[in-house]
Amino acid sequence: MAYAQPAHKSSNHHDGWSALADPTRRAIFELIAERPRPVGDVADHLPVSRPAVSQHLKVLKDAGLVVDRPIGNRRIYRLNPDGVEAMRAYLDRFWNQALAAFKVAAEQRAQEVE
Amino acid sequence: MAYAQPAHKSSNHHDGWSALADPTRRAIFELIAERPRPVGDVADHLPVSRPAVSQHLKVLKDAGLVVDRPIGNRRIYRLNPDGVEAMRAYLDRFWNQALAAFKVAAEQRAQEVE
DNA sequence: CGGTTGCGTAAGCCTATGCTTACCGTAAGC
DNA sequence: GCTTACGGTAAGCATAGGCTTACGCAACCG
Repeated sequence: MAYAQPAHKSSNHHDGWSALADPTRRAIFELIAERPRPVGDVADHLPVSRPAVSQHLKVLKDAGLVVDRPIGNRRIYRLNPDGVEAMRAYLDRFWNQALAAFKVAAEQRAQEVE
Repeated sequence: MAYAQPAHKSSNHHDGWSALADPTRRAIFELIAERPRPVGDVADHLPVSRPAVSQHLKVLKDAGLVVDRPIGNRRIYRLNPDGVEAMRAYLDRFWNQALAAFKVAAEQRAQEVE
């Protein structure tokens, strides 16, 4: 084999992690967290074009981090607590493991000193 | 202006979010969470080459998510609780905001029904 | 109703990045 | 001291992905 990508089943790369990996997208995420906003309002606060914001919002939505609701002419985006909670739970789990491992390591060091 | 990237100050893109965005890197993260491991051991559990693992570990280390310690011939990598905690704290904050906004939205809907 | 406003989508460019193979130190083992 | 094991780094390639402009459509406004 000369070359290999990690064998993605199709093209689904769109979890919360890659969604928040991009700085612009994280800025959008934070703006929306501040208060629910229509697309144009978000774009006004950022140095990128409005279509770029639309594209980012699609990614955030696919990742389950935001939801939108049409209000007349506009779409209001707001955070989706469930999506945020899912990532929080993941980190929580590994944080506990990290702490446990850390404690073990500390004890081993203590024994080395004896 | 014909084209513009988001104006990164230099090339520092390496926060915990982009570190965990890659599926292979997340797998490495989880293997190390399970228990501290040398590089080769991690590579044995993944469908990518050892140098690829080395590169991923460098990213995770730069992001502050893992630390390493040389033991004789090998380097043992383990999770860094501080790095995980930082991301956890970030999500926590927005989770609270999301919940608050959600509550407000629910109340507004309730009023609409009246 | 014609004009305006708000937003999603398409096409296309350029950079970032994940992978591979090749190579080079350094520590262990005989 | 050689040989082997471990792992970091370099070079190079192919795809992913973030941005822009152009466009289309629906809702609102006079």
